[in-house]
Amino acid sequence: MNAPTTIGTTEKVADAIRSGIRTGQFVPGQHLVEAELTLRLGISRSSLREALRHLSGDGIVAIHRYRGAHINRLSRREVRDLLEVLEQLVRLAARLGAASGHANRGLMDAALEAARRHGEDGDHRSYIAARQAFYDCLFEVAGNQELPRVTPLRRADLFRAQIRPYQTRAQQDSHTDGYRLIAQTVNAGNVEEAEAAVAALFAQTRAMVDTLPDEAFDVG
Amino acid sequence: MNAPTTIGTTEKVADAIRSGIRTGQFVPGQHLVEAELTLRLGISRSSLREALRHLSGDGIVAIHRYRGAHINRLSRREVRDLLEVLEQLVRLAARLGAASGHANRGLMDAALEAARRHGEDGDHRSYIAARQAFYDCLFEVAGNQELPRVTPLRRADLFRAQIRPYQTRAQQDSHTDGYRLIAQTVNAGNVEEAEAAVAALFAQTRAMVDTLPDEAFDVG
DNA sequence: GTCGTCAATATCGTCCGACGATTTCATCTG
DNA sequence: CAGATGAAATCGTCGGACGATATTGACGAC
Repeated sequence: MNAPTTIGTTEKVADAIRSGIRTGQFVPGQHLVEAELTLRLGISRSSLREALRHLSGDGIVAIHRYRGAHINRLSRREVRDLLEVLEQLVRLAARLGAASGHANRGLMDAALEAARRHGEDGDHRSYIAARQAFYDCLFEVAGNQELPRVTPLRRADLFRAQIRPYQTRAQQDSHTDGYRLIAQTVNAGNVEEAEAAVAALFAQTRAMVDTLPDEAFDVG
Repeated sequence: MNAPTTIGTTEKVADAIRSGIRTGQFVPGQHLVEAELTLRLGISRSSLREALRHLSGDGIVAIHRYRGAHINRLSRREVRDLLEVLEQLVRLAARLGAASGHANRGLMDAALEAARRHGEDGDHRSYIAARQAFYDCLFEVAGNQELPRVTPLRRADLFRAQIRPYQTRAQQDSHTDGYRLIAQTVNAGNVEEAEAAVAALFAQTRAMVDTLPDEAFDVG
């Protein structure tokens, strides 16, 4: 992939912030004060600023000159645009994965794990981790190295964090079912059904977004 | 978009490097020594490193710990993967643009300009600029803010820089014709033909890649 | 009481210098 | 010529400094 040989401070800081978004330690819209973060993370401003610049490229934080960085908060329209792009890329991954003919044991495992994690304790963080593992497997089966690089999954994490308080249990169960169906059809090598499964998952997500109140989104 | 209110040193440096790739000042595979760049660009190491970190996120430069940054040089496989992803996103843009019903004068203008720039003096730099303008217009017509954010056009510039010495005039003429056809079909609101035009353009590019010698690519 | 003006403060952007860590390269040795 | 070795080059991280700008709060006018 694009990962350096060994990880450095910048990557660790970026991971810490990404992880913080999943745990709720950082909330979309939150202002990130450099002095405070350097203290909390025990690093220098240089490293922090490099990490923020990196995250800015992923669309996770926004940097405004002389006003600093803040965790991005997506508007309803940005979420719609994001889902539209995301769907195309995941469809491509599913298509390539199904066409590859190589069934992947981990793919279904990850899908099931996501469902289990969610069902058991409702721990959102481990659910997100399992979801990430699912996509990692999907990209691996697809065999396209560019896909994980451009797919805005991290940005989708922002969306997940924003809508979390409004999501019902049934909605999330239905979502993990979608993962299972994708894993199943991809492993079966059924290209058309795999794409259809992805389309169905995103259609469902879009419908869910439409039901959410305006407070869940940034003013756009 | 995601642009800060005003541009800072980091953005200027990143633009300088991107522009340098287009002009041939920087060549794929080239090692970027911090001390030299800070002198040449008249900036501090902090700003340079932030810019490099930003470019690293776009896949333009790669950073290896204690070995510094270098301009990425794509392998044949990376190019194939890149084109595959790029095609999906451009197809989405063409589809959305055609479906929007809003004909865009600038789109065709940009396509024609690209052809003219190329035909007149063969100045690769202005050709690339016109090509960028074409995609900017396409994204604007598409009306999806996430598209320009994820579409790896900058990375495609790397590819263009690598294959430049091997491209024939006829191939490039044919390519600009492809832009024209896309602009025409999108402006006409013909969704299916617009997508077909994009597919044709990428099929052509893929075929061209297959004819190139191994020396044009990084060892993969 | 509300509004606008203006100074004080907080925060950021950029630069500079420092030092250990690691790679790279030229040299030496067998 | 291969491998060991030491010196040089380069990077990663830190800390401090200072001007630039945004934000805040006090103050007075109406």
